[in-house]
Amino acid sequence: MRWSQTFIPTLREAPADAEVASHIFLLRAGYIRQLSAGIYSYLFLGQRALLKIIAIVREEMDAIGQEFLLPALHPAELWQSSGRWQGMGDNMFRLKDRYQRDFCLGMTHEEVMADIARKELRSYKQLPQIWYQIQNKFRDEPRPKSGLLRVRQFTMKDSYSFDIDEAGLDLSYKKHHAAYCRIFERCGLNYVVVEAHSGAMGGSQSHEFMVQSDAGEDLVAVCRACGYAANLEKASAAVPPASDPEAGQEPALFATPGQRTIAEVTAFTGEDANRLIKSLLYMVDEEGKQVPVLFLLTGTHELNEAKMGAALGGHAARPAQAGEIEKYTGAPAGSVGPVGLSGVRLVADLALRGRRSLIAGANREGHHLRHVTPERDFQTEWADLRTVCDGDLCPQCQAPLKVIKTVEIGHIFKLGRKYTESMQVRVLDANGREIVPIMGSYGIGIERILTALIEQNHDEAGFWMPPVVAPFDVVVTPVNLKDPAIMAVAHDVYATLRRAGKDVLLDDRDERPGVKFKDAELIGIPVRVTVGKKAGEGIVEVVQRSTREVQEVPVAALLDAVALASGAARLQESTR
RNA sequence: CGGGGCGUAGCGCAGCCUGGUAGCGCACCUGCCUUGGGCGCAGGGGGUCGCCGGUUCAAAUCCGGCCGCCCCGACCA
Repeated sequence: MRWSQTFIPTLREAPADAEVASHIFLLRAGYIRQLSAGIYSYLFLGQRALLKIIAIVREEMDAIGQEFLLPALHPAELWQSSGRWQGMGDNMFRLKDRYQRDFCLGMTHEEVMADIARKELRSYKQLPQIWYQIQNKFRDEPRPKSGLLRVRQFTMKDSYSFDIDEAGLDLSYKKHHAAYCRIFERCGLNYVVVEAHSGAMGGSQSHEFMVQSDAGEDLVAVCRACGYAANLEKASAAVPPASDPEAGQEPALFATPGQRTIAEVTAFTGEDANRLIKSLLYMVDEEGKQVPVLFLLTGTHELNEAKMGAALGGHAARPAQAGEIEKYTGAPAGSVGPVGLSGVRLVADLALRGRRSLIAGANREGHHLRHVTPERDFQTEWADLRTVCDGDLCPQCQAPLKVIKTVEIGHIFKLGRKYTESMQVRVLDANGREIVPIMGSYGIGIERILTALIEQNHDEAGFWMPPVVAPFDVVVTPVNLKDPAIMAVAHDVYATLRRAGKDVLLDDRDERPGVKFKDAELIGIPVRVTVGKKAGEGIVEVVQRSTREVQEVPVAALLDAVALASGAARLQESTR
């Protein structure tokens, strides 16, 4: 392909809106343009890269499943039958047809797949099935951000498995796990697989595939010693032991006028936040009745709402309002504590177990208590409630955990029978009895692979990608169009590479060399062949973008040198 | 939804406080020149100043309302 004939609108300066590297470079390299918040057009280079990623995904998915293509437009009844028409809330794009019937744009496709299953599957002999598609998803995100990282329309590879029993689901799950690893490896991503919280999808087990990046939105705890890795929504850990004074003294009231937050009380008393008890009142919905529950943590820890939900056996909870806090504790928020409360259920985080002589709210405005010792001064239930912190101890091997920021590129779920049951999918088993198949669902964010690659592989001038996903394998840069010797060699190089099956971009624009070099370095192509001064002697330069390593080679040895530079680029990706 | 910021040519910005001429750099077009790191010279094209309303002889500028975009938070399969 000749650069002069293509539309690659590179930008010298980044639009002021872009802050994260992948966003800046996708815009500057002419891969994408924004249409609206969280809605992007993919231009020539962007679409080319995405198609290459999709080709890899398709190849690996074809090895374990069958490709479908489902509608993006769904009737409301479908989602009502699974109960998610309400459940998805404002995140769902909704619209009406000309007869005022409700429709939505698909944000995921469990319902459509389950609908096909319930209409078509009759016998256990038809199972297992793995069905997948590569399709657009629509989600009205409250806050789209960071270029392609969090958007309202995106491409997802989503697949769904139907099995007779748990053992079958386990196998389908493992197949996906392995296929995902192959996909991300081939894309040259450095990723980790982490235990994940199943969230609104429901289900028993799930793993996320994560790429470390400061642009990411998910926090993940990883253990360098044993390999344990889990999303912070899910991670558990032991806390390094704290040193408390002896628990001799009785709780003692003291005035803390106007001191409400942990930070204020810490500053006021001179005690470490670790020696404070944080008390959070929630209202829990138990069979329609609102029941107050006080959650207790140390001042340094954050309540993890997913774990809180688990501690409550799945009952919905919300933070208590000011009036409710006064009603149940007799004090405003900021002076609430566990001692002497009645009619309120207490649940304390395990990190408070065995602690002594702490500071807690006194349930009296502007007052706290010193020398509060759990289980002596108040009785409580215990649960793992807190969000794991950097430095907490690995639950498997007790080594310190590291908390890192990541981008989620894939997620696999064991769904169980949530959808097959609510949507009444049934087949006959070998004994002629009706059984409800068990389901899994599995997703890969296609654009996020591209984004994560750029986050992982960029410098100040631009980015680079492995040849398998880069829009072109090689860019050929003749430094002077007016020099016949240079142009003859450039065309020769171009033809040679093409014959070898490479995707080649020939920069035949009548620009100065500096412009061409800058552009070549910007747009993500892993190898550049510069045709310049020594063209007359039949010598060109092969430049590896990731390292900027330059190698002078005779045209005769071109293919080996390019292969080496490409391969080296790939090697570098996978060993990081 | 709460907090903050921004909206003037394709991109980056100035002008607004103190009302009257819409400007700079890059990009773009033409010609010349140059050709190993965003070259030089000359000439040129392009903007309903986000939208609506108000004040005023006069509004990019002052006032009111609305819309859009970005960031932080909340939220989030």
